[in-house]
Amino acid sequence: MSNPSESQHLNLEQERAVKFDGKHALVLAGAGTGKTRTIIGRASYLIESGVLPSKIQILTFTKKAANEIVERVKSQLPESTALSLKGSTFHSWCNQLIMRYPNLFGAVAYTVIDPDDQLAIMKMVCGDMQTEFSKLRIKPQKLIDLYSFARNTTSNLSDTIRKMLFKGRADNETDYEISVQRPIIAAILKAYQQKKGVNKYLDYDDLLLAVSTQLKNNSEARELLAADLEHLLVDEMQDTNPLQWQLLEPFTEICHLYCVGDDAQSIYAFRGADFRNVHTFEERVPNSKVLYLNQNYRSTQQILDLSNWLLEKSPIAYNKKLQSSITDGELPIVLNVSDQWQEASWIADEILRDFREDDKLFGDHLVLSRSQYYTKTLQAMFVRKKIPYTTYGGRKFLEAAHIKDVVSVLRILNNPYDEIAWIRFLTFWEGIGAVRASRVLGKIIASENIETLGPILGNALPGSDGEKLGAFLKDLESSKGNVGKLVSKAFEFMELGLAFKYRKDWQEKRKGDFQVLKILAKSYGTLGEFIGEGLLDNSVNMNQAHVLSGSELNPAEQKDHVIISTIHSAKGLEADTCFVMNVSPKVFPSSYSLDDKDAIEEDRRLLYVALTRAKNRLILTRNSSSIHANTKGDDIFGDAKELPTDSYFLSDLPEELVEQRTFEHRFDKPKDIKTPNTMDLSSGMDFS
DNA sequence: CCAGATGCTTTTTTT
DNA sequence: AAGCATCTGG
Repeated sequence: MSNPSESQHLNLEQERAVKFDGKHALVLAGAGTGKTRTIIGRASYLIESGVLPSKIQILTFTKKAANEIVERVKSQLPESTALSLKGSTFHSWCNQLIMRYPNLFGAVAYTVIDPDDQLAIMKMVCGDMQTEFSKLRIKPQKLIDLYSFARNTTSNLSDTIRKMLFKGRADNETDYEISVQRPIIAAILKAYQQKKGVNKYLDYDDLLLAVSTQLKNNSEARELLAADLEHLLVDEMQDTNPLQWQLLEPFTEICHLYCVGDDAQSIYAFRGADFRNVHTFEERVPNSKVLYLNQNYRSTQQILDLSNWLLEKSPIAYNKKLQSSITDGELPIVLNVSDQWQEASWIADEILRDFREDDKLFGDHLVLSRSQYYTKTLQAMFVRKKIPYTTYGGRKFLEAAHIKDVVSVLRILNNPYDEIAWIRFLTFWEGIGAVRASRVLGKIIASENIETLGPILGNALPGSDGEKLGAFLKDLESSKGNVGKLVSKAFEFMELGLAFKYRKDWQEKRKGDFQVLKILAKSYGTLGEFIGEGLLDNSVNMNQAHVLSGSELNPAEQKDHVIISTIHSAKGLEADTCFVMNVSPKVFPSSYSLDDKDAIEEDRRLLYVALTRAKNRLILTRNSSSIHANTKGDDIFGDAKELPTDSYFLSDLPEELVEQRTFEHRFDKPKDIKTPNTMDLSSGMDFS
């Protein structure tokens, strides 16, 4: 994939797609057919044909994908030709537009909030509205999900409640329940929305909504952006949801829309995406054309045979049968294990064997799992066997508790109305709890003047602590222009408190993160950019941060390592050898999905994405005692222990498609290793 | 009113 | 294993 002369390697289909000269296009491309290569080729081609790189915007779902595409375009064009080419996620792009045109979008000095913050706010609201909230048997997190799903699908609350809380049922009883719950939920969501407004918060959905609403209703906004843009290149089109479509649609009038996608790889329905949107592209976009890529260059035919079989079993017609250019491969392996420790030790040994005897790198291996949680045993095993690895997905660096403590100070400086940040900062200190913090907060918000904070805090807090905090904040004001210095000062002031609060693992793990935070902060020009963009840049997670700290945050310099990833985070990845963990009953499809046909098909596509990551070797593990297999499903089927025969994707797998193996050696869980949590990973890794 | 301890429930996927 | 509600001692 990282072939430097890749522009010379386009096949006829790809070349046709790259040199498309109509108004709008959708490139429907199967897994491994060169989707990324095509979008890269398209950007290069446009620039070579004289389009200004600054007038091309590439949109992807992850920062990682955006960076990769932009870097590869730059590397195949003469030096500095494509410097101003832009690639970002939908969210980060909207955030940049809002920052650039604050008046147009009506958002000045706002703070972008992450899911943790959303939950915290929702909890406050539910606390304020105890009478209403207690009538519902819904948790605050579920209310957040409901709110977000409704907005992402641009549908009304009743429909969303029916879909999410009543599994789409439409009977009298359900109708009645919804008519009772809807007004209560609406009142809480309204209060939540209002609180966001008062605190000048924008959540992830707000970013898209703010921009798309203006584009839709305001011709001035359209003209402004039309002057900036000629070509919009959209990756992973099948994962766009109605809200994102609302954002894209106005651009069909003001510039060229070029989308690539694969209906068989649509795995974001839980976020409102509908793979059918690629089927109706030509109807929705006048003056458009659909192009197809069918030749797979990634995997052996044996791997594709299994993938094709899985897809053919679906009631949905994807009209896709991937054909490989590599025919002499090995059969995929299905390894049967009876617990997670067997599974983990087998995978670890296999990787070590490849490394020692087969001359392969750790980086030739990709381990995929449905959930982040499930990989913990494997991570423990890797630490024990000294296999270097990185995880994709999982807790992000800026979402770790100790980082958030320090960042809360910067957030206060950035937006003095930021209630969550204030509460976090105040309760950080010994002797200040939630109750006192919210009382002080009321006075702070009312004062509006950071100069008087000292006395306010002093009056409200015991001892002289309040005055100290006030003086500290006042002092920070003077360094507001220097983000790196802000981090240093804040850390210095809070270090003792941090060391105490996290005394269990301070020295070993957390302390070092602040060096990384400083480097990260310095890479953003202004405080506002760091607060907003830093959060939206998900490319750095907890585990990678330690590796990156030595190399000034340049992922390209990372040493050889295995990649452990959720399947969702693995789209676009590929590796010589690919392990797909826990392909077990009640996992594929998930027991959560069993009574929902659409969800089952989404799970099928998820497995399909996993299978098609492998180039040469594919190993599926099947764990007969996976957590889900034992604990889930009973409540769905009542007392029945039997699952429907078609409830497991591999249940009627033709013998000739795979090689079945069973774990031979007894393996007991070693007593001396513990399953690490997500942040317990850096020790034992040897990247030197 | 705060902080720490105890016992209970619950685990997908992501910007 | 982590988050939650609840309890207890300061």
